[in-house]
Amino acid sequence: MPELAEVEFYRKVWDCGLKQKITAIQLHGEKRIFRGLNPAQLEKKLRGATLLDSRAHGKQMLFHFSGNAWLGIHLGMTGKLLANAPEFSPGKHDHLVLFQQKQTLVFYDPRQFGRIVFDESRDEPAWWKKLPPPLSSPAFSFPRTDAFLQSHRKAPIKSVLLLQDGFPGIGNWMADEILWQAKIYPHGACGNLDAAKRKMIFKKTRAVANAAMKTIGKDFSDPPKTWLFSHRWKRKSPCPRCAMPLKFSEIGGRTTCWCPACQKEKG
DNA sequence: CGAGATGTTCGGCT
DNA sequence: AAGCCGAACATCTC
Repeated sequence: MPELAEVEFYRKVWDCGLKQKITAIQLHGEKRIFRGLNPAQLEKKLRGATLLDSRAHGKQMLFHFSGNAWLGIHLGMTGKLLANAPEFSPGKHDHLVLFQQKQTLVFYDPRQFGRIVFDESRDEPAWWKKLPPPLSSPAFSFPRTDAFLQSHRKAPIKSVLLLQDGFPGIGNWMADEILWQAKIYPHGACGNLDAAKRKMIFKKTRAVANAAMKTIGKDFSDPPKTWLFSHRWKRKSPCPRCAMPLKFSEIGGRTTCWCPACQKEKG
């Protein structure tokens, strides 16, 4: 479920636990969520630690605790962060549960495509420092984006927008939104796009990301009604721009929603 | 009952 | 060799 703005929203759900100690922990250490790490060590390190601050970057989140402890969380397809009452009793999909005096911080993920990582270091962990430039940063530039498109020129543009090394935080609905706003045919190889279209992709990526942050990222409110966003979920919807019935097809294994009139293969 | 779901990763192929 | 593609992952809902 979560892309850039949803991730930012969920990160802030745990803000109610800032500056407070973890009094107890419950986790499902054998679950896929914890693949590749030692849950006992995480548990030992976080018990009694204080949540100091947090940040989000694309679809990644990082929570900083006292004792040089860093908890990384990816929400996968169905992950959520929740804040529940102190006496909360975890259900079967509540894979990491951090009890505090005033509330209980919960990572819930039924499908378990999400992931927990854990690091001990004074500074931010190395994997975090290596993340690509955020969409809102000056380092996310047109030349960089253009070079990225060039390096994937044989792949359909829809698939390329989903690659996190070039477009960190973009997910399925945002990719479709960008292409619909830019009036670009989603199946086309990105090497065939002219300079104006490539520039439009860059501009719309920033615009969609910024606007999503101000609505979904702020309070989970809907982005503008003029977007494809609110129309794409129900099948048989007309294009909000030209009223032509929207099309659905599969690109790179993902459902893609697009307008056959606005997003033509040629032109 | 089968299909599909707002994501990533791996392995095989070119 | 880099990059493209399909399958797999685990569970729930329509």
